[in-house]
Amino acid sequence: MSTAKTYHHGNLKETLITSGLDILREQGLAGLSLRNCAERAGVSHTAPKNHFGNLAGLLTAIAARGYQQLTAHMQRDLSEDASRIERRNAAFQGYVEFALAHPALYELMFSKHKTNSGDPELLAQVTASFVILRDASEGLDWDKSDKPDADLRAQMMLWSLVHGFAQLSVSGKFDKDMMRKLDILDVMPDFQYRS
Amino acid sequence: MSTAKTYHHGNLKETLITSGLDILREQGLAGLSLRNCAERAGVSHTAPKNHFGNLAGLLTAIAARGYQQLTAHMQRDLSEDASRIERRNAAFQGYVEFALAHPALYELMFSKHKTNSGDPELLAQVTASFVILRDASEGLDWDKSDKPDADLRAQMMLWSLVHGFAQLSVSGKFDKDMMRKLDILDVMPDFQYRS
DNA sequence: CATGAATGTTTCCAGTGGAAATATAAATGC
DNA sequence: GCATTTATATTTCCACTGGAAACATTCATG
Repeated sequence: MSTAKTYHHGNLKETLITSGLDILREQGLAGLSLRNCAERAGVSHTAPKNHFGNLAGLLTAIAARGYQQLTAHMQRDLSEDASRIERRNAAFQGYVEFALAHPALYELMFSKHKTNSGDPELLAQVTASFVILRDASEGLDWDKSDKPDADLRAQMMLWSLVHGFAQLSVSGKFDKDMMRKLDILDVMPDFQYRS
Repeated sequence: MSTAKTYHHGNLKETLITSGLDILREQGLAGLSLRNCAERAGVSHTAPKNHFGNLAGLLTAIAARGYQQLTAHMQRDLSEDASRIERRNAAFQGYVEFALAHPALYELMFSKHKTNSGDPELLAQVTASFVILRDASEGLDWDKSDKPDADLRAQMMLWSLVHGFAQLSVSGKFDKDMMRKLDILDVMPDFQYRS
């Protein structure tokens, strides 16, 4: 691999993904076009076809990378022996912070039609992110009812809660009063752990 | 107003909005283009400019109509003397049902960049929808902590919960087990009312 | 070293939103 | 009642988009 200008790029697949992430940061989702991304990587606009098939394929790879980063961000600064509460706080806060810090990428990750939502690599990264949330909320005594499937319901509710909070924050639907309280740990009820 | 083909349409503004809603239903958000919408209304692709300025203006009007319908749907089948629990159930369930029944419209309504999010008419309809949710959750004894701004926090959390649930359902992020439990009232904890 | 596979380029096409100039109809003023 | 202004819609043009197809170059493998 060299940086000299050769006919074959040498690392195009990876370069296209990072170019895409850069464009999302600088120009938002609307600015992320095939041609824009290819130009930034220094190739013609049809070169990505070899690696990703089409635009949706490229966006899928970028979104998958986004989930990878989200997973990492939810685990940031956690030592091996972090407590359950520390892990839970890091995961919840990390999720919301990530959405606010990378709104365009977040929008792409949760857009239904821009990506190939059935792509195995994407699905794997989505699952990895969700597993962090699920593990962090395990054992939370948040519902005292005796409905069945308590664990499954708890997972759905907590993911919904965190995701909805992030989504409404990023999309600006919260009103002015609400925007002053964007720390999810501050807004969330004091869920305690069982046992 | 006549249905005969005249140079002046006579009811173009309204027709464009309903055409847009039809296209969203039939072809999804990706199919909703200025030209597509104009053709369906029987005018040239630049005609909408007089009424909505540009594409974003048209999409803004369509989204506002969407919030209007959402508000109505959250209040469906409610008699004057409906109980708080009935109103809450109708609002929560109506919100999720609406998202699942009109996924493309819902996507447009909560997309940050496709609409003019500062538009007064849009903001008014967004607020109207939120007020339904807020009223329906008023008095819910959902958090026993003594943190300040309990009402504001409760509103944010419940909207987050319902919106996140709808969003994750529509976008297909819930896994197979979760997709079998898409009734939010069944998944939600048994929040009780105070007093 | 030759041949096939992988990787990029060039060229073309249909589609998009929008600007600008123009055409038509409606509304208003005298 | 007629002329002028205003509102509404069309036509034409442009830059941009994703993708198909044919071609060029390099790599990898026998």
